[in-house]
This record gives sequence, structure tokens and C-alpha cells, in this order.
Amino acid sequence: MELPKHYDPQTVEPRLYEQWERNGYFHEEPDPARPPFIICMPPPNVTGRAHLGHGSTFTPMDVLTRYHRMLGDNADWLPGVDHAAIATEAVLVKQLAQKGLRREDLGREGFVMHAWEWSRTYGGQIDAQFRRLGFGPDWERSRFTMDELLSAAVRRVFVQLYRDGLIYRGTRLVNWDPTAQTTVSDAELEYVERDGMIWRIRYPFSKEDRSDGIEIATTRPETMLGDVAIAVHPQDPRYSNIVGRSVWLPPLFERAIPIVADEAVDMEFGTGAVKVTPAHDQVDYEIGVRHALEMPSVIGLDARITGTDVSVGPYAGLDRFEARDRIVADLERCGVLLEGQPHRHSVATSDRSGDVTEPLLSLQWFVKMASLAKPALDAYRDGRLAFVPERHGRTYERWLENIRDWNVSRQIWWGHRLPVWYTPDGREVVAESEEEALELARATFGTSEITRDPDTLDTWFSSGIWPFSILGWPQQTEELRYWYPSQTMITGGEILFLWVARMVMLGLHFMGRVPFRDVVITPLVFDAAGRKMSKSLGNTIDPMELAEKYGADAFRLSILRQMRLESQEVRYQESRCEEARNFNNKIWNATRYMLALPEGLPSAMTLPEAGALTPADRWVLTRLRETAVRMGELLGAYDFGNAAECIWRFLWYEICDWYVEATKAPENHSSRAAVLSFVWNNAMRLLHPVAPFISEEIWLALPHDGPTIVTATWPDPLEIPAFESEARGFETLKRAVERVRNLRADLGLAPKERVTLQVPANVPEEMAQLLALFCAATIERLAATGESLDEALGAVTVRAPHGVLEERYGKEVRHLLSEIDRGEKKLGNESFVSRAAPEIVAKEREKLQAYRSELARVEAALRALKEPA
RNA sequence: GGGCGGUUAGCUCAGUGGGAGAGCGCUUCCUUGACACGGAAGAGGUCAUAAGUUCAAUCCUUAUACCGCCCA
Repeated sequence: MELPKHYDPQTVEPRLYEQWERNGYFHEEPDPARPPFIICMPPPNVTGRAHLGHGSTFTPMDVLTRYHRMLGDNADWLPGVDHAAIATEAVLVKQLAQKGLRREDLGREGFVMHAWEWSRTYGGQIDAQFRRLGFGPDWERSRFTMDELLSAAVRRVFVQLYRDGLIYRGTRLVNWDPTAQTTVSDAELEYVERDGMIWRIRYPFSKEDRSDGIEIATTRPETMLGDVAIAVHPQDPRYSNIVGRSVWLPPLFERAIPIVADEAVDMEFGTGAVKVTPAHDQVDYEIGVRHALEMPSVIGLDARITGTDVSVGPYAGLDRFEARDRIVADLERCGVLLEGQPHRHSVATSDRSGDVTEPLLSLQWFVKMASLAKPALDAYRDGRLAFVPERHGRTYERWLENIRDWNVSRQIWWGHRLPVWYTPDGREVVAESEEEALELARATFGTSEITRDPDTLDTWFSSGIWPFSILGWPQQTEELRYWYPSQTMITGGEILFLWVARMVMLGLHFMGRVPFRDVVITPLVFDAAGRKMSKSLGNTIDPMELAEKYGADAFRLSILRQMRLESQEVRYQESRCEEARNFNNKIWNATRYMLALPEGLPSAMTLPEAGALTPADRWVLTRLRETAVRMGELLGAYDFGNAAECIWRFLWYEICDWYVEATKAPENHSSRAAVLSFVWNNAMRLLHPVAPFISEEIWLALPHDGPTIVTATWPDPLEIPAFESEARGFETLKRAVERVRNLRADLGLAPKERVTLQVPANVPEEMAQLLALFCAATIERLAATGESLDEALGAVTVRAPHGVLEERYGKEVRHLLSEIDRGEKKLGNESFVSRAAPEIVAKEREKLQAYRSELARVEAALRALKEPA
């Protein structure tokens, strides 16, 4: 069969994937006889599309799963989809708005049905994209966070936590997202640096004389309407005499507020005095609690000024930012605005909508975190949980140490509705079903009149139990028994708190064991200039386009090779993808060469007897074994970048550049077909986890065992013969070839023009033939030189015009002299010889010795040149 | 403001307490039994700056500058 000259991933990849999936290669059943290797996929949003970030997190998961499958483990990668409550609801509300509808027009039931329908139609598009990228999770086990079983698990967890006293309803300051019309948790905030203003304002002691008072600085004057105090630091000498006095609150001057002393005030910042608005600021809220202050709200859910508890004068109904301008203007008119200065500060925005969030006092459901955090901290500290790179562990620790309660209620409809009902007098009934709730209400409160809480749960609540809910919990399934805990969690650093920490806490609480041992945090992907990829910058790269253009394997290789263990970012360049396509084409063509060998490839994969192996054979087999060892080490250490690099370099720069070329020498003809198929077959298996498609396509075209490389066994280094000293000999030969090639270039020889190589008699014939091939040379034998092969190969020379040789040798002499000088100085340094490690000194002596004998040889050659022929 | 990373060739990045590396780009040559998506050779770097530790520092320590990430 004639293979095309260029490898064409577009026809190969979809065909192979379809076969893999149809044959169920990605599917596993729990099997106590084999060690499990389980990875839970961080479920992408139902609204999601594949992006470059998936390249850096999902490719490694696929690599590991494939690797462990080949090792013979019970390897399963468990996929799923997240209902992404806020994101999905936002998309749907926007669509409805285009039709002039609000979600209320559909009603809750109608809206949720619509959301389900939409999820079924458009959701899961990302699955098809993942298939195209070669990701092979166990699709049969795919779960959706809204599935009935998973929803039941969510209710069970909520009820259980409630009964354990870990869930409560309370009035607290939460983050309100006015665009999404829901609260979001602290972890969902993003602090964005923005240019704003900071104003200095005087709160006068007297309504009439506004020239004397206390000065404060604020970036949010619109919240003044809800001020209840001015706070200063208790140790601040500037204010100690006025603590306890009152000032009038501009610009309305309807209320007087006290000056209080509180440690939370930063004496250095601004004037050292701050206004206190407990209903609209976290720090102020805490001051308010400490001083038992009123907490009037002045901003409503629509982010407009709304005075329910206090008068807001003419500002009622204004948008918060409009109100800011109006109030500043009015403060100026009142003569209490002292200064307004540009001020850059970070503003809390919602991850979901990007809108500036509003701290808002409201009644919400919270998870008490302190007692959940403690075991999660212990698990890390005693080593049951590890992070790669390690430094993330400290971030995890710090977060858990300073953890705050988790607001889990969301004011949206798409999601898991709180399993909470209220009696007419407002008492809570928490139960897994309405029937149970009714029963409970009757038994406890003597009423059967209950209404369900309209709120839904934070999406991360269901994500937090993902590692066991997808295994069937609370049912005691086989999967749960054998597959929990999973081995590795791979994810981006941005959801360390949102997701990873919560999975650990809930896993420990409900399963008694951490949900995974290793947490691998992969780098973020930026553009080549180091900027975040964003639609507004127009610098996004679509992995699907890359896969279309260069092949999925090329995409995977390109991103893997740019990943480094300790690095927190990848600057992605498309040229890397092109390079990887070239790599694929290279190994494809090497395969074509093998398949076109006149003697044909053997049908079985057996190596010739050791005695029949040539130096090149021995070298390549040795390098194969070393590469297999190294690949195992790298993949075991989650060092995907170096693993991809390692197999790449072996295939291209060793097998293709040297071994394949060597097989063209007649001396290698008898063993080459067997050795090539053995080495190439093994190398394809080493390549398979990182480049699944081309490795399969090539493997199938070569002598092989079994139906697919997907379930083939990982090469066992011990089964690969190695010949270390002969391999070193071949490396010396490579250096000799490089030297001769340098000379050829100096001589200005065209690649075709032959040189005459003078080769000592103690260089074996098969090596002399390799020299002839690699250097396009004719061999002329000389008397034996030196005792070792190294020396003999070092004495290989080219017969060439004197001038050129003299120049070349002169260059070499100069280089050697400088090296010798360096070594002599070093060894002549008494403190080096006496203080440096003995092996370093010995190595230095050896090096010096080698340089000296090399120099002697080159000088001898130079002398020979000068003698008349 | 706190924590953590980074700064090595024009670009993107490896790397090591003892002789500075890769790919891309660039220069020259080459269609040699698979591959021009290829091969061979080559130019190009005070390893951010300063001080310290050491026989020896690009590597360890400290400080500074700049860039970035996370948290408040």
C-alpha cells in the first residue's frame, strides 16, 4: 500500500476516534484485581466551548489516563457536564429579552423546562469538540450535575449538613450581582483595578457652621446616605478628644451620627477617619456589629438608591453611579467637599456578569466553614493531599485558615432548588423531599401549610460533591467502593478555592477520605505577548481551528511542550503547532521509509540475536530503553512538558537523524528491518499518550500485537536490551561525524562531493562504513592509532588541501589551548584542589588530560601536513 | 496592602554550584534510496541590576527594578 507523502490528520483522526469509541476502549468497569487509576473531569459548563485552557488541563488528563491504561491499571476518566447556573440562566434570559420576554412570563416551571430543553439541544457541544481533540474519557459514564441521581445527592448533602449544624440561614453582608440579579460567593469575585476618584469630605459638628468638623476620605460617596457613624483608631491622637461627639451627615443634614473608635481603622490611610456604612461595606459591617449600630440599606437589588430604613431625600430611584455624581455636586454646594482626586483602586466585580457587585445586607443560606476546613487542612499537613507544584499547597492552607462562611443561596431558577420549606410563621423545615418536609412540619410545628424557598444552590455546591456523586453516592455502588478516592485532580489554579478546596472538605465530611491524592495545577494560557486571551482583545485562538489546520495531535503536542512543572503560564504561539505538524510529518515519512524497505518488515516483532546486532542497532536499543525509563519518570511526576519533549527528541533527533540514516549502510541491512520495527513499535507506544492518533495510525501499519495501541502495553524498559558501552562508542562516532562535517563545510564541499577519510585500522569496519555514509566519504585505512575506540575515532582525518586543513586545525588548536589553560589554572589553584569535591577535581583532571591528548593529535596532524607529501 | 512566581539568543522557552542550550526566525549550501512540513553548516547571549556566601555563582542568600498571578 502506498502511503501519502504528507501525513493527513484530517482523514486519520476522526476515523480512529470513531473506532476507539465504538469498541469501548475508554470504558472500564470497577475491577478490584487491578489498581484503579481514576480521574474526575472538571465538568465543563453546559454552555461551554473548547478553548485553549482545555488544552493545558484536559490534555494532561488524557495523557495520564492513556498512560495508566497501558500500564494495565483499571484506568477510567470520568466525564460530565456542569449546569452552570448563573451562566446558563444569563444566556437564556438574554435570549428571552430578544423576544421581549422576561423569565417571569414563562413562570418558574416553564423557564426551567426551557432551560432543560436548551441544555439538551446545545449542551454537550463541547463533548464533540473534546472528541475531535482526541480526549478519551469514559463517555458512557458521563454525568450531568442536574441529573436526578446527582440532584438527589445534592439534597442529601444539604439536609445532612443542616442536621450536622453546618448550614444556617442568616442576615449577612453578601455580594449582590445587579446584572445577574443574584448573590455570588466571595470566591466568585474578581478584583479589577479601575480608575476612580477619592473625595475628601467634611462632616460638620454643627448643622449651621459647616467649617468645623471631621474630614473623611471615601471612594463611594453615594453610600453616605446609609452612614451611621464615623470611625477613628482608638490610638489616634488627632481624634482622641472628639470620640463620642456627633457630626451631621451631609448632604441632607437630617441625621447626626456618632464618632466611634475602632481598631479596624487604618490611621495611615486618608485622614485616618472613615465613614461607617454597615449595610454596604464588609469592614463597616464588622464595625457596625462591634458597636451595635443600625444598619440601614440605601441601595436596592436594582442598584438604585432606595431608602427603606432612612430617608434618602431626592436621590431615591437614582442609579448608584448617577447618585454618586449628584451627591458629589451637592456636597460641593454645601461647602463640605474639600477635594476630589483621581484614585486607582480595585473594585469587586462578579465573575459571572462582570458587573460591579454591591455589598448587600440580606437573609441567605450559608455553610459554616470552620469545622469543615480543619480536616481539610490536616489532610494537607499530614500528607494525604499533595499539590503539584508544591507552592499551591501554601495558598490552599492560607485560604482555609482565613476561611469565611459560604453563601450558597442564589436568586435564580436554573439549578438545585434549596430543599427548604417555611411554615406560615417563618420556621424552617429542611428535608430531602416535599413529602418528608410535610411530615416533618406536621410533627414538629403542627402545620401542613408549607412553602418552598424559591432560591437555588450555588453551582459549586453540586460541584463540591462531584468526586463521589458521580460514582453513585449515597448508594454504595461498586464504583464508589473501588474508585473512590480518585488518584489525581488536574485543574487550573483559578478554581483552587471555588472547587478543589470544597471537594476536599465535602469529600472528607461525607466519605471520610480526601477525594484525590494529588492536585496538579496546570498553567494558564496566554498569548505570545503574555496577555490574557479575550474576545475584546481579539487574541483568542480556537483549538478547534488549530486541530482543523494542523491536527489534534499537533495541537496537543504544541501545548504540552510549552508546559513546565513550575511554570504558572504558557505563552502560546501558533508556530509551535506548525512545528508539531512538521514533527508528525517527519515520523510519518520515517514510517514510509520502513514500509518501503526492499526486504520488507518482519511479521512478528522479534529482535535478532545480540551477536547479529550492529553498533547502530545497539545504540538505538540502548537509547530506547533509556527513553522508556525517562518517560515513566516524567509522567509519574506529572512533567508533561518534558515527557512530550523527551519522546519528541528521541524520535526525531535520534532515530530519524541517526538510526534511520545508519540503516542505509549495507552493513546494517540484515538486522535493520527487525530492529526498526521493534524500536518504532515501542517508540509509538511511548508517544501514544501525548499524540494518540498518529501513534495509532503508524503502530497499526507496522508489525504489532492486538487490535489497537490504546490498550497495548506500555514498554517495559527491562524487556529492551541495552548495551551501554557500545552505545557510548556510537556517541563518539557521532562526534567524529560532526567534526568531519565541519571540515566539509570549511572545504566548501557540496553534499554530494566525496571526501577521503583516513580511518585507523582499529576502527571496526562497520563503523568505518557508517562514517563513509554519514560523511559522504571514501575510506582510506591507516595504521591503528591509540588503544581505545575513542582514540581511534578521534584520529579520523580528512584528506584535503593543506591550507584549509591548517586553518581548521589551527582553530581547533586555539580552542584546545584555551580549554587547557582554563583547566591548568583551576588545578593550579591550591584552594580548588583542597576544597572542591574530590570527584570534581578528578573530573577536571580527566578533562585536562583529554584536551591534552586531543591537542597532541591535532598537532601531529598539523605537522604531517607540513611535511612534503 | 499581603502572598507567590518570573526576568537566559530577535521571539517563545529549557537548563545547571565547576566547559551557556532548544525550537522558531536569520545567513550559506543541498531535491543524497522516507520527509523542503526535509537535510547539513553557521551567525547571534556581561544568563535584569547590585551586594554577599563559596576555592568557584547564570544557578544559593539579600536588596533593587520591571513584568505577571493569587488574595484582601
